[in-house]
Amino acid sequence: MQNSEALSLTAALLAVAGELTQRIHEGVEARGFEGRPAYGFAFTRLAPDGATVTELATHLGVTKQAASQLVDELVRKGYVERRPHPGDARARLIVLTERGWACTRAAEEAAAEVVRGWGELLGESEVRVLREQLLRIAPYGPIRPIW
Amino acid sequence: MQNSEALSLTAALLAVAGELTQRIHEGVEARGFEGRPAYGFAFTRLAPDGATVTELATHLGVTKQAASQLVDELVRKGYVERRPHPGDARARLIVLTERGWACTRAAEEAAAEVVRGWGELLGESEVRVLREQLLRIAPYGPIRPIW
DNA sequence: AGCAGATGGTCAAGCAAGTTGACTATATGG
DNA sequence: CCATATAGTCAACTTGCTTGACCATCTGCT
Repeated sequence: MQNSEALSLTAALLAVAGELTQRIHEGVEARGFEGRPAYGFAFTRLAPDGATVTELATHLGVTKQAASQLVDELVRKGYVERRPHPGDARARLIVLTERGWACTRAAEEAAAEVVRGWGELLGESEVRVLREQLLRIAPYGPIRPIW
Repeated sequence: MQNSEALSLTAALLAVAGELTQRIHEGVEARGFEGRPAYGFAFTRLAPDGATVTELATHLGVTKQAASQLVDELVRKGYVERRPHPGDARARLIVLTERGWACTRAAEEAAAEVVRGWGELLGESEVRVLREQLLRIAPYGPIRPIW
């Protein structure tokens, strides 16, 4: 692969990720939720059993102060709650409220809608391959393509 | 594909794009250039024959004011020049300097280095497939995965 | 030719979302 | 039981982008 192709691969990655993010955001708003895309990525970390602010910060690739501010917003909008952490009195466990779960489902639906479009373009199985390739490259990296 | 898989595909896309961007940035700095990742994406638009501020803004997905500020930076650091636009006295043609070209080549090398690593992971041909799939999904979208 | 509206670019002010730094409260290991 | 590390928050600041206002030039229409 030529060097210039590697750079265009980067551009394509960013363009696709940006478009997907944008359209999920629109889909979530269309379903009656407000917020910015970062919410969705926070939810994926909080989803199963909650997480601490510090864990969330690591997941998002930001400082814990920034994560804490994000949690403030999420609390204000009723998507999450700060609960005492069982077994560590310093920490708090951030958990999704019912509304938070509903918003998460909305984001999943919106994402699935966009990805279905890709299926029509590339073929269902190709999209699956795409997903697996990406997961192999960056299994659990922080989510932060900001430049 | 289940809804939750679609969301994890998004996360994987962002993680991969973020890692790639980050590592290109490091590679460029290691080769003796300073700047932020946005430079590289500006360069890809300026590379062949230059572009106007407005064209650059479209490419990057920002306002023309923001693009203009970026050009200010690039001029200050010696990567580009503002030249009069042939055939439109309002516009200016932003073109790469020799140093700008050198920085572009450095970014390409750094990108190629990372992508080579992917080749070892997935196989050379799979990476090529990945690139083509992404290009089919978002042929020429603005580069802006910001959330 | 000449005028109206569109377009390229810049200046200035404001804002959103992050950072660094300092601090308190609790946990943990020697 | 003390020293040090860690969870979380408050406050001040930085950065990069936005919105709004403006001038210069281009374009199409009469």
